[in-house]
Amino acid sequence: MMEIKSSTGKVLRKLRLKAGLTQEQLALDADIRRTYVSLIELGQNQPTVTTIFKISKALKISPSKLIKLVETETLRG
Amino acid sequence: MMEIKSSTGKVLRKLRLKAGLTQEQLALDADIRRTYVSLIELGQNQPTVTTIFKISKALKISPSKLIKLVETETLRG
DNA sequence: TATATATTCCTAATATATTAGTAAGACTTT
DNA sequence: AAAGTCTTACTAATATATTAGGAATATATA
Repeated sequence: MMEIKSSTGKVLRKLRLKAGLTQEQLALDADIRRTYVSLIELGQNQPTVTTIFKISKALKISPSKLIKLVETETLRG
Repeated sequence: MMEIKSSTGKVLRKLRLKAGLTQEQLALDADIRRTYVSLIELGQNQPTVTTIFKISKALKISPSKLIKLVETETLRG
Protein backbone atom coordinates (compact mmCIF):
# COMPACT_ATOMS: atom_id res chain seq x y z
CA MET A 1 0.00 0.00 0.00
CA MET A 2 1.57 3.19 -1.29
CA GLU A 3 1.72 6.47 0.56
CA ILE A 4 -1.28 8.64 -0.17
CA LYS A 5 0.83 11.72 -0.81
CA SER A 6 2.74 9.91 -3.54
CA SER A 7 -0.28 8.38 -5.21
CA THR A 8 -2.06 11.72 -5.21
CA GLY A 9 0.90 13.19 -7.06
CA LYS A 10 0.99 10.35 -9.57
CA VAL A 11 -2.72 10.64 -10.29
CA LEU A 12 -2.55 14.39 -10.68
CA ARG A 13 0.33 14.25 -13.13
CA LYS A 14 -1.34 11.53 -15.14
CA LEU A 15 -4.60 13.49 -15.40
CA ARG A 16 -2.83 16.74 -16.20
CA LEU A 17 -0.83 15.23 -19.04
CA LYS A 18 -3.90 13.43 -20.33
CA ALA A 19 -5.63 16.80 -20.43
CA GLY A 20 -2.70 18.24 -22.34
CA LEU A 21 -1.92 20.92 -19.79
CA THR A 22 1.33 22.28 -18.42
CA GLN A 23 1.69 22.79 -14.67
CA GLU A 24 1.34 26.50 -15.29
CA GLN A 25 -1.86 26.16 -17.34
CA LEU A 26 -3.41 23.92 -14.74
CA ALA A 27 -2.37 26.29 -11.97
CA LEU A 28 -3.94 29.23 -13.76
CA ASP A 29 -7.22 27.39 -14.29
CA ALA A 30 -7.29 26.14 -10.70
CA ASP A 31 -6.20 29.47 -9.24
CA ILE A 32 -3.19 28.10 -7.39
CA ARG A 33 0.55 28.63 -7.91
CA ARG A 34 2.41 26.66 -10.53
CA THR A 35 5.12 25.80 -7.99
CA TYR A 36 2.50 24.17 -5.84
CA VAL A 37 1.30 21.93 -8.64
CA SER A 38 4.89 20.76 -8.93
CA LEU A 39 5.16 20.03 -5.19
CA ILE A 40 1.95 18.00 -5.22
CA GLU A 41 2.99 16.01 -8.28
CA LEU A 42 6.35 15.26 -6.70
CA GLY A 43 4.56 13.90 -3.66
CA GLN A 44 6.16 16.42 -1.34
CA ASN A 45 2.91 18.14 -0.35
CA GLN A 46 -0.69 16.97 -0.27
CA PRO A 47 -3.69 19.16 -1.10
CA THR A 48 -6.56 20.08 1.20
CA VAL A 49 -10.18 19.52 0.27
CA THR A 50 -10.67 22.97 -1.23
CA THR A 51 -7.57 22.54 -3.38
CA ILE A 52 -8.83 19.17 -4.56
CA PHE A 53 -12.05 20.83 -5.67
CA LYS A 54 -10.16 23.58 -7.50
CA ILE A 55 -7.90 21.16 -9.31
CA SER A 56 -10.75 18.84 -10.21
CA LYS A 57 -12.69 21.68 -11.73
CA ALA A 58 -9.71 22.69 -13.83
CA LEU A 59 -9.33 19.09 -14.98
CA LYS A 60 -13.04 18.83 -15.72
CA ILE A 61 -13.47 15.80 -13.51
CA SER A 62 -15.49 15.45 -10.32
CA PRO A 63 -13.58 15.63 -7.02
CA SER A 64 -14.97 12.24 -5.99
CA LYS A 65 -13.70 10.68 -9.20
CA LEU A 66 -10.27 12.16 -8.60
CA ILE A 67 -10.24 10.68 -5.12
CA LYS A 68 -11.43 7.38 -6.50
CA LEU A 69 -8.36 7.30 -8.72
CA VAL A 70 -6.17 8.02 -5.71
CA GLU A 71 -7.80 5.10 -3.90
CA THR A 72 -6.94 2.78 -6.77
CA GLU A 73 -3.42 4.09 -7.18
CA THR A 74 -2.82 3.77 -3.44
CA LEU A 75 -3.88 0.14 -3.44
CA ARG A 76 -1.88 -1.10 -6.39
CA GLY A 77 1.20 0.89 -5.34
CA MET B 1 -22.77 27.50 -3.29
CA MET B 2 -21.54 26.91 0.24
CA GLU B 3 -17.94 27.08 1.38
CA ILE B 4 -16.20 23.72 1.08
CA LYS B 5 -14.75 23.96 4.56
CA SER B 6 -18.23 24.31 6.04
CA SER B 7 -19.85 21.56 4.02
CA THR B 8 -17.00 19.19 4.85
CA GLY B 9 -17.68 19.83 8.53
CA LYS B 10 -21.41 19.30 8.12
CA VAL B 11 -20.92 16.03 6.27
CA LEU B 12 -18.42 14.75 8.79
CA ARG B 13 -20.68 15.49 11.76
CA LYS B 14 -23.65 13.90 10.04
CA LEU B 15 -21.72 10.72 9.25
CA ARG B 16 -20.18 10.53 12.70
CA LEU B 17 -23.52 10.80 14.48
CA LYS B 18 -25.07 8.35 12.07
CA ALA B 19 -22.30 5.92 13.01
CA GLY B 20 -23.04 6.55 16.67
CA LEU B 21 -19.56 7.77 17.49
CA THR B 22 -18.30 10.60 19.71
CA GLN B 23 -15.59 12.91 18.42
CA GLU B 24 -13.17 11.12 20.72
CA GLN B 25 -14.10 7.66 19.48
CA LEU B 26 -13.80 8.71 15.89
CA ALA B 27 -10.48 10.37 16.61
CA LEU B 28 -9.12 7.23 18.23
CA ASP B 29 -10.18 5.07 15.29
CA ALA B 30 -8.80 7.51 12.76
CA ASP B 31 -5.61 8.15 14.71
CA ILE B 32 -6.02 11.91 14.90
CA ARG B 33 -6.71 14.23 17.86
CA ARG B 34 -10.20 14.69 19.19
CA THR B 35 -9.74 18.46 19.14
CA TYR B 36 -9.07 18.29 15.45
CA VAL B 37 -12.29 16.44 14.72
CA SER B 38 -14.05 19.31 16.44
CA LEU B 39 -12.25 21.94 14.38
CA ILE B 40 -13.15 20.19 11.14
CA GLU B 41 -16.78 19.78 12.12
CA LEU B 42 -16.98 23.44 13.07
CA GLY B 43 -15.68 24.35 9.64
CA GLN B 44 -12.64 26.11 11.03
CA ASN B 45 -10.09 23.74 9.48
CA GLN B 46 -10.21 21.49 6.44
CA PRO B 47 -8.53 18.10 6.21
CA THR B 48 -5.80 17.03 3.80
CA VAL B 49 -6.11 13.97 1.58
CA THR B 50 -4.42 11.65 4.05
CA THR B 51 -6.72 12.78 6.84
CA ILE B 52 -9.74 12.21 4.62
CA PHE B 53 -8.57 8.64 4.07
CA LYS B 54 -8.06 8.10 7.81
CA ILE B 55 -11.48 9.47 8.72
CA SER B 56 -13.21 7.54 5.93
CA LYS B 57 -11.71 4.31 7.13
CA ALA B 58 -12.89 4.95 10.67
CA LEU B 59 -16.37 5.70 9.34
CA LYS B 60 -16.31 2.60 7.17
CA ILE B 61 -17.04 4.54 4.03
CA SER B 62 -14.87 5.03 0.95
CA PRO B 63 -13.00 8.35 0.67
CA SER B 64 -14.57 9.01 -2.72
CA LYS B 65 -18.04 8.55 -1.28
CA LEU B 66 -17.24 10.98 1.51
CA ILE B 67 -16.10 13.53 -1.05
CA LYS B 68 -19.20 12.86 -3.09
CA LEU B 69 -21.30 13.85 -0.09
CA VAL B 70 -19.26 17.02 0.27
CA GLU B 71 -19.94 17.81 -3.39
CA THR B 72 -23.68 17.48 -2.83
CA GLU B 73 -23.65 19.43 0.42
CA THR B 74 -21.61 22.19 -1.21
CA LEU B 75 -24.10 22.55 -4.04
CA ARG B 76 -27.29 22.66 -2.06
CA GLY B 77 -25.72 24.85 0.64
C1' DT C 1 -29.40 20.97 43.76
C1' DA C 2 -24.84 19.37 43.73
C1' DT C 3 -21.34 16.44 42.11
C1' DA C 4 -19.49 13.56 38.69
C1' DT C 5 -18.75 12.19 34.07
C1' DA C 6 -19.04 12.52 29.17
C1' DT C 7 -18.63 15.35 25.20
C1' DT C 8 -17.46 19.34 22.74
C1' DC C 9 -15.00 23.68 22.20
C1' DC C 10 -11.23 27.30 22.93
C1' DT C 11 -6.32 28.72 22.82
C1' DA C 12 -1.48 28.22 22.03
C1' DA C 13 2.41 25.50 19.97
C1' DT C 14 4.17 22.80 16.12
C1' DA C 15 4.02 20.66 11.51
C1' DT C 16 2.84 21.21 6.97
C1' DA C 17 0.21 23.31 2.98
C1' DT C 18 0.49 27.26 -0.04
C1' DT C 19 2.76 31.14 -1.87
C1' DA C 20 6.59 33.76 -4.05
C1' DG C 21 10.83 34.08 -6.47
C1' DT C 22 14.37 31.99 -8.80
C1' DA C 23 17.28 28.26 -10.67
C1' DA C 24 17.68 24.14 -13.43
C1' DG C 25 16.40 21.18 -17.54
C1' DA C 26 14.40 20.38 -21.92
C1' DC C 27 13.25 21.95 -26.55
C1' DT C 28 13.63 25.20 -30.51
C1' DT C 29 15.72 28.08 -33.58
C1' DT C 30 19.63 30.10 -35.47
C1' DA D 1 26.76 25.08 -30.13
C1' DA D 2 24.65 29.24 -28.33
C1' DA D 3 20.76 31.98 -27.22
C1' DG D 4 15.98 32.09 -26.31
C1' DT D 5 11.80 30.13 -24.72
C1' DC D 6 9.01 26.70 -22.37
C1' DT D 7 8.46 23.76 -18.53
C1' DT D 8 9.56 21.89 -14.18
C1' DA D 9 12.04 21.82 -9.72
C1' DC D 10 14.40 24.01 -5.67
C1' DT D 11 14.42 27.19 -1.53
C1' DA D 12 12.60 30.43 1.71
C1' DA D 13 8.55 32.98 3.62
C1' DT D 14 3.75 32.91 5.00
C1' DA D 15 -0.79 30.81 5.90
C1' DT D 16 -3.08 27.08 7.65
C1' DA D 17 -3.59 22.13 9.17
C1' DT D 18 -2.63 19.27 13.12
C1' DT D 19 -1.36 18.59 17.76
C1' DA D 20 -1.60 19.24 22.85
C1' DG D 21 -3.75 20.74 27.03
C1' DG D 22 -7.33 22.58 29.39
C1' DA D 23 -12.01 25.13 29.77
C1' DA D 24 -16.85 25.14 28.84
C1' DT D 25 -21.23 22.77 28.07
C1' DA D 26 -24.21 19.06 28.40
C1' DT D 27 -25.89 14.81 30.53
C1' DA D 28 -26.30 11.74 34.18
C1' DT D 29 -26.43 10.26 39.10
C1' DA D 30 -26.93 10.99 44.16
